[in-house]
Amino acid sequence: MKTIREVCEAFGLTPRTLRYYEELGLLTPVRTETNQRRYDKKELAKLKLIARGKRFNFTLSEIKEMILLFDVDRTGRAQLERTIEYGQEKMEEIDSMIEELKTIRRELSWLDRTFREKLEELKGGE
Amino acid sequence: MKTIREVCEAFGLTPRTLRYYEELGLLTPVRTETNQRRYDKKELAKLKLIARGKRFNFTLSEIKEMILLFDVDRTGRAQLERTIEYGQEKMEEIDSMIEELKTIRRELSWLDRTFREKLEELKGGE
DNA sequence: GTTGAAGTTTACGTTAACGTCAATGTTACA
DNA sequence: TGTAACATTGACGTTAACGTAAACTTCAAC
Repeated sequence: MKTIREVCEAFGLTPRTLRYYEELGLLTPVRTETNQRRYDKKELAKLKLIARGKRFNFTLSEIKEMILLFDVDRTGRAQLERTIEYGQEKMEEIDSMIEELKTIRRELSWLDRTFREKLEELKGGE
Repeated sequence: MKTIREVCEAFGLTPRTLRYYEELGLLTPVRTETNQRRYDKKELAKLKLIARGKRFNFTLSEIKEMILLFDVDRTGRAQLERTIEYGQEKMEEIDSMIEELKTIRRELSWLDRTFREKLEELKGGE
């Protein structure tokens, strides 16, 4: 059970940020008898998910949905079916993101080649 | 040479957005004698770049850098070398984004499988 | 037992990327 | 030639994701 500052240092965040995530319902740390936050393994796992999501500039509300996905408390069948369906959507989104990134990558490669050729021309005419 | 409204309809943007992009130096439409904006092919090409960048939540200032990359007015050798170098960085960034997305994709697949198995268990016990 | 670091809530400030008037000038067409 | 649709700049409003300051309580260590 880590304190807020320990978690902050581990993840490179500020206390304000952790409290904000809690305010949005992304984190649910327990409280000590004197009202201080304590973070268990599950909260730390959520923070890893948040970090990954942020690297792709997902919004916090999108990340919240994904956290609910990873939240294993859902046992009911309807819930489970909804979860699978939602995961399906997310996978399709990610697939198309990958495709588009590959396209950008190809375009950049092309630019790179033409620029290098141009540079060779300049060098040749020296 | 398209008017601001024509461009807006073509790209699904508002006039305010185009003026904002211009304010940031992303676009440089010419003006008619009566001070109205006119957009040529080059501006439209920039807008396509902006659209693609936005799909990946690049910031407008990042997109601006990329637009400078695609801006072919750079003839000097030093400029060219710098451009190639910058392109290299961008390609590496994109490569690692692709890798991370693939990782997420694998994790989601795994979740999908376990959820489906769980669902089958529930169905079996009916 | 005091004191400095760390914790709490409340609340206002900030930046990016526009939205939304307002006041005014311009174009197109019946 | 008038008038509705479209253009211009200026300025204030908005949302997300925190930063920052204030006023207060709690903890750790000497």
